[in-house]
Amino acid sequence: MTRLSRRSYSIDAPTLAQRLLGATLVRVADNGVRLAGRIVETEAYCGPEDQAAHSYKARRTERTEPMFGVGGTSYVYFTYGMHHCMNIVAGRLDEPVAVLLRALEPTEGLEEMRTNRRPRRDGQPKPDDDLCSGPAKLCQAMGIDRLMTGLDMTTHDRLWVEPRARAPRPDQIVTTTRVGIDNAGDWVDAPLRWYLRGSPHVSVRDPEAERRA
DNA sequence: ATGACGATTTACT
DNA sequence: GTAAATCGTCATA
Repeated sequence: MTRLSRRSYSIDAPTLAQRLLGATLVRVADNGVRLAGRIVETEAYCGPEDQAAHSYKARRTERTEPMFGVGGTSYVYFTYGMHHCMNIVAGRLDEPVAVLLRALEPTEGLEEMRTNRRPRRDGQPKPDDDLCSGPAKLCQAMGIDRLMTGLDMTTHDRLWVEPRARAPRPDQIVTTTRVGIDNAGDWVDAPLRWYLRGSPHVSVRDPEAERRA
């Protein structure tokens, strides 16, 4: 079992966001079941200058503290009174930059994920492309909550990233704007989201950007 | 102490 | 497309 090293994480957020595409997020659930998914969509949050980042103006609070940690630290936060989202910290110590994991293609532990994801009203299980196609969905499916913030993913025994076998072809990577960002001035239109072209597991696809890619 | 809001998801019209 | 759900966090006082 090989995993991403400190060195791999210790780069700027946009670069890490693109390099994570195709890598595998692994989570060993509390019951011991191994859950895993291929990372297919990421966003970069670029620190004190980035008006959309929790670390804008170097805001350092109990919640955002993990963002100031070393590359490879997890940053999980709670929002809307019911959802969790997971980031992987990039850069160097005290540089509050991170990559939001927005979607996975589930590869291991699908049964467990279907259990973790709330069943539909009619009782039918969610289809596979609805298990991890969003930042809060993937946390729910993988059993990741705020208790898992601030972990060192280079050594933790229940949460880590395994490197991709090969880099995706550049023309298979779609670049577009971040989702759910509307009060962030100039940063609203920054091209800081990346995803694998054509993947049905992505949260929000951008047909125009896919044509360009 | 208080109020406004959120890096979302789901169900419903 | 629109709206509700639901509460921790953060800024202001």
